[in-house]
Amino acid sequence: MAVHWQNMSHINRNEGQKFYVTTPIFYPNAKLHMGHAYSATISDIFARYSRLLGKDTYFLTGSDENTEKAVRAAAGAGQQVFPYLDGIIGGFKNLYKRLDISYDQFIRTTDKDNHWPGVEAFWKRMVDSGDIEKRSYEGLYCVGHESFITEKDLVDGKCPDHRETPQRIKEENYFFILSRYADKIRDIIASDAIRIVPTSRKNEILALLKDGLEDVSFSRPADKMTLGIPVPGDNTQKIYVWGDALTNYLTALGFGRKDHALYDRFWPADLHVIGKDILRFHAAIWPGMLLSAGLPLPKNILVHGLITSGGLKMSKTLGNVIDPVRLIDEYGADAVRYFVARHISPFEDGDMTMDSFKEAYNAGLANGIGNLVSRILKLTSDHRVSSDLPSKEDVFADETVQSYAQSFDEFDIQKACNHIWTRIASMDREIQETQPFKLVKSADAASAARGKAILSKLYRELWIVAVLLEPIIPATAATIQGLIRSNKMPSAPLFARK
RNA sequence: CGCGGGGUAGGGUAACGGUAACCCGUCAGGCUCAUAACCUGAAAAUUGCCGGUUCGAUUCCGGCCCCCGCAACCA
Repeated sequence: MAVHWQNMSHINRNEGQKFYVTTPIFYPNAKLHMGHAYSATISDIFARYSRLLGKDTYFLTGSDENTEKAVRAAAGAGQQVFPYLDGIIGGFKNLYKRLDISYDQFIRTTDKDNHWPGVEAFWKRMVDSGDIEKRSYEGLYCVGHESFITEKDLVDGKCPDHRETPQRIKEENYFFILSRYADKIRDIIASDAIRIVPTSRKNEILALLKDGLEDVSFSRPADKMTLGIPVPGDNTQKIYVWGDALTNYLTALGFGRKDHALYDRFWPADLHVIGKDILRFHAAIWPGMLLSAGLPLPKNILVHGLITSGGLKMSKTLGNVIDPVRLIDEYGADAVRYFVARHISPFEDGDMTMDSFKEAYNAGLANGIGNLVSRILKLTSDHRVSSDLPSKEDVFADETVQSYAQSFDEFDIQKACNHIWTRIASMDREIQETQPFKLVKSADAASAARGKAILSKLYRELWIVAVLLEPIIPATAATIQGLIRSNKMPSAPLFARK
């Protein structure tokens, strides 16, 4: 049976639109955990959805490597810093590969060719705006934190995390006069010029901004930072994390470099995906920096929650840590993607245990889409029934698909998934109620024809589901599409029951 | 009086001014195309507590209790 592709000449409603999505850049000293997999998967789903709509899409991820912690960790492991970092980054990239994360670029802040020129250029713009000032700073310095901590943080005069008495030291730093921009930033967020999703996070940051913003230390003495980028024109200082890390979203596109075609094409970011733990940096410091540098502001910030396990933060001591790679080994990438997409709210903390994961896997994947594919394709292939398959454009033109698209516009991946699984459930019901498996075998020609008509419709509807699944579980979506085109039932279950 | 989120059937979640929906589990039927899957039905929630607004609140307002996260350079 030939598949009739609709010609693609009619106007795609998203033609000419671009979409630039980013993940946070991750700390290389952290062991891989579900949080990394989660952020990356959410971002990837948006990137794939955007491509599915035909938008010009760019998806950035990376790592924040200029930290003393990495230096110490390397030393502890008896390794040189850069090979050590390469090893960690290899782990991230492996996780991404295993998860089918379709990133276009992985930017590393230790990358002198691609990252550093942009950071320097950005710094100079802030200096030109008169927003960078040298000040002496005195405070309590905790070696464990490698940063200043406040009196309030102390417990019995010691840092509660490291149980060390902090040193009172004084040092020269360059400061970013962020306070100047507090009002503007507040207006920008209040007016949704930068839309912060969900609204609860927007309100949270607005409440914070009501009292203004304090200036931020933007550099450290060079002798305290092994890695990192020297302040332009003053190599006794190095640029601290804000100027170095947040700028990755720009530098990766070629900002400050000769080849800035990507920057011209994609900036400003359409979506920064972040965790709630770094909201302040992205919703206060980052817009301030961009205002100072005179650059366009990102359009949306999606603030997701954290994944807990059994209601508690995952931690080694509790033994409730779920290793994403092990999970992928056992269940496959799409199972992990399915779980975080459908069973973790993109807006709030979500819970995940091995039991809840397995339950979701069996219900949604094995008994749900996997079983449905088998039962429909068994019938359509045995009875040689098929149908014309709609193009992707036509799928999205279908009225019943609008709630799916709208959910994505609201960044509500969970709702988009529910749309798909509602379709799956109603197809299961339809088969049961109309009993095409019986009709097709009927001696009565009219009944047999009716059975075939039902199968043809199911065949087509399954295709729509397979298209809608693309952003969520891309490998399975492709497999199903292939099976539909060749009208064959899977030789082995798509998702074996566990 | 720091800020935010949450407390809904045995477990997990949803909804939202008009007598609570879904998933898992339990029980009883059905179907046989399918991965012992799938479909139908049943039992099961005074929607944390107290008060208020309202014809009517799980949904709005006030107070209280409990849980979680954040608390400004710990990414």
